[in-house]
Amino acid sequence: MSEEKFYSVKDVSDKTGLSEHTIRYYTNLGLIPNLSRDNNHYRMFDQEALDILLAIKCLRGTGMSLKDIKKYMDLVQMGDSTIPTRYNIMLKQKEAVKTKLKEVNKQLDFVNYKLSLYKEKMNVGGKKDEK
Amino acid sequence: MSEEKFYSVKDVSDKTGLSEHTIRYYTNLGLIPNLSRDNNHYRMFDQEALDILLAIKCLRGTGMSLKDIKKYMDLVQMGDSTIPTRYNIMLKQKEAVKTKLKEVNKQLDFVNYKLSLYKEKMNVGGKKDEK
DNA sequence: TATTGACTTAGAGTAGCTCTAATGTGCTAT
DNA sequence: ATAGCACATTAGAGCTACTCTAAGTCAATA
Repeated sequence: MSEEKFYSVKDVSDKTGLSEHTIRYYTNLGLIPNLSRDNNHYRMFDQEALDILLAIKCLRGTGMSLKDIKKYMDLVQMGDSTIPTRYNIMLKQKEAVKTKLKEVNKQLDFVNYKLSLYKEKMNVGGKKDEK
Repeated sequence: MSEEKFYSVKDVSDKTGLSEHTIRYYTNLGLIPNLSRDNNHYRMFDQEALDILLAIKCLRGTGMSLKDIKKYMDLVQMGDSTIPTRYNIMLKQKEAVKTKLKEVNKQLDFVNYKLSLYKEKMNVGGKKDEK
């Protein structure tokens, strides 16, 4: 019987950084279990739903597909007996993130390399007019 | 008149890690300037084309759209006078990569947090049966 | 000669958004 | 009261960047 606070799509968009479109899209895919509606059929998000959306955002960022996220959320719904399975999923996901981290670092190197090349060329171009 | 080595789509796929489909897709978009064909109309990639594809792969990874990559490649084709413009593009891209790096690190934290939670719960579950 | 394995194209299919149109609700200000 | 505004709803179209399929060509090898 505790006071429960509810958030609108707009609120959730502001809090998560996901677009309103995306939030509706995710709920329509059934990614948020037991999502309730008010008498205008408006979506009502509680703190738990909000946390789930943040988790989804994170998992999406790691490259997990919405299909796999759905499967994962279904496991969550099934209770603690699925924890070992979820643990293994997360373990695999960790590898994906570590691979991604390496890639992004390589991209940073590339960009820095290009920047230094351009800088050099621009200085050479500038020098020509210097004297 | 130097010996020039050419690569097939398959070769390029092996060397870049891009799928053959994607390579054809990129060439059809005109992302590789002056791409030549042999008498069977097969694509012939030289070292320069290969380097361009690697650069595209990198820029894509940083989140640059194919449209913007095309623009960038067009600037490259226009010669050294476009270097300041390209420099600015790269500078902006560097910010994007740095943002991405932060995000990926946050994702790693999230995954690690989940893993530790699960580990804990599994140990508790195990302990119950321990004695 | 037939199979294999590379290549070609046009075009369909997919994921994950992203946006639009048409419509509804509830509050506030004139 | 009603007009405007900011929010909400849906179905469905549009977009990007692949990804795949079908139907066919070509060269070498068994």
